[in-house]
Amino acid sequence: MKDLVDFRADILKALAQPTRLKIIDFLRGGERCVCEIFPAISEEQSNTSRHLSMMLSAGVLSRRKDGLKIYYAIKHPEILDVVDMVTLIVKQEISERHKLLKAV
Amino acid sequence: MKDLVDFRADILKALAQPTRLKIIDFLRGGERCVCEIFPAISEEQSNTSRHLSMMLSAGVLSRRKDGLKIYYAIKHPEILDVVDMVTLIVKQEISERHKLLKAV
DNA sequence: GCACTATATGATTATATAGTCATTACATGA
DNA sequence: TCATGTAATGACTATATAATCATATAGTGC
Repeated sequence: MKDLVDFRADILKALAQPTRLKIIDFLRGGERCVCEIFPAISEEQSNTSRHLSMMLSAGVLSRRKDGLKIYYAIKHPEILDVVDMVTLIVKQEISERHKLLKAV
Repeated sequence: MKDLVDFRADILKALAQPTRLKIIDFLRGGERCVCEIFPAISEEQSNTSRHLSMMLSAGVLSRRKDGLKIYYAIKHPEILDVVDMVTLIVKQEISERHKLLKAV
């Protein structure tokens, strides 16, 4: 049986991949259909579809049908907070490593 | 060449695994040596060591030597904010799925 | 029903990951 | 220097992941 720590890992895993991060970033503008998403991130339709359904089942995205098109959106605003906080950490890391290089 | 999106994925990946989340949770109490960490999370010493060095190189943990012992600590306080925010999301997801079940 | 568009899925491949056991490296103190 | 305690690494296995190509499914309008 899955416990809390596994669910937390699932959410984080759903964010922890470059293609998926690009999708998240693109969806900052609001819900978008698959046909808009995959050209925007320069990935194949099928690959994009897989990443989308992976994030859907992890609880990161929501999905809405409208005729032929399927619209995906970020489900919880906190997802963006998480991603933004990580960007902050990365920037700190990069500036630290930069200083270390200059110190040589 | 690695770009920003890859670094973000690296940080997230370093958090996106149950064993590593257990380590992070244990390190909330402050820095701990490997000999304290692996019994606390009930994992083998070698496996624990691998996860620790993975998180070290991702920039999630810091490391300090003191004689025979190696002390690891959470490097950026924002790491805990990220993990806590994810816990929040998980709780929202769980209560939502619970409601869906009851609705049947 | 048929053609068309949009999305999802099956099969496959290459690569990455987590874990285990055995061994090695390293620091300390007798 | 030798025995001991602590951490890291090599070799290996099983499993998961990301990506691709081809195909299937499903909604729309004729």
